[in-house]
Amino acid sequence: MTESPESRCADSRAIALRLAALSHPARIEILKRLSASSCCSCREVVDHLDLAQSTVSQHLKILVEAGLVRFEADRQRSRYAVDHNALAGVSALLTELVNSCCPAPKRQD
Amino acid sequence: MTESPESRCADSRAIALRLAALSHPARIEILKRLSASSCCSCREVVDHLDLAQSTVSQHLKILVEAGLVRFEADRQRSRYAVDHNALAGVSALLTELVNSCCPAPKRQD
DNA sequence: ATCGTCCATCGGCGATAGACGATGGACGGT
DNA sequence: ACCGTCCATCGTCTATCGCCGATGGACGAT
Repeated sequence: MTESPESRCADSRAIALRLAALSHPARIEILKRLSASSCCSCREVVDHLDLAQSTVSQHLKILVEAGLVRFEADRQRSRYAVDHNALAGVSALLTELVNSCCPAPKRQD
Repeated sequence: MTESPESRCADSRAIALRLAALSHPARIEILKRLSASSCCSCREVVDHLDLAQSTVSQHLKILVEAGLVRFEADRQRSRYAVDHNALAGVSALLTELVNSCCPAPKRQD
């Protein structure tokens, strides 16, 4: 056990934060769109999403701040791209959580 | 491709809903606690969480409604237990999403 | 019958999320 | 120089979240 009582709390907060970034349909859709064309401008996403430009921009910002999407300013055209590693990392974190919950291979009867 | 345009939207909503249930530190902690002792009363969680009983009860309800925790009323003592399958299912969904985002082994130039 | 415990639910409150339109800056084209 | 496009940010509005205390129902014990 490398987990102290407080670090478990911190862990929970950390994973909760990342999952929160993913817990919105629009953001999931955005991720799919981004990955579909490897790199997207905001406009591209807006066209596809049926949301106002400002709203999409905000969602993108949230994804960037969560570290799931990388942003690169290309002149006036913004370029957003999925950070595959980070995304995989979140998935791994969740898997880890699930495993820590599921196995419990300690007999107790 | 077995995905229609609308079903993709529905997919996003479905996974977002489940992830939302997981995107709160307290609920993560609750899951850990539940799995630690295989089955918990509300009281047990309250003692451990440093939150009001009503608050914990609400979080438990959210987890139950998300299908991640099963509820069984045992007399006056409530019994909550992690639904390992459901939890694994969410993890699988996320993994699937990540994979659908990452690989993209289609050359396009 | 009465009390104590456990718990779900209600009502209220402050904070936050999510949506939008408007604004203004940066840039390309004419 | 003047538009048109793209985009981030701001301000605003509403709905929802997260928390709490209070309430009341169900049950066990005395």
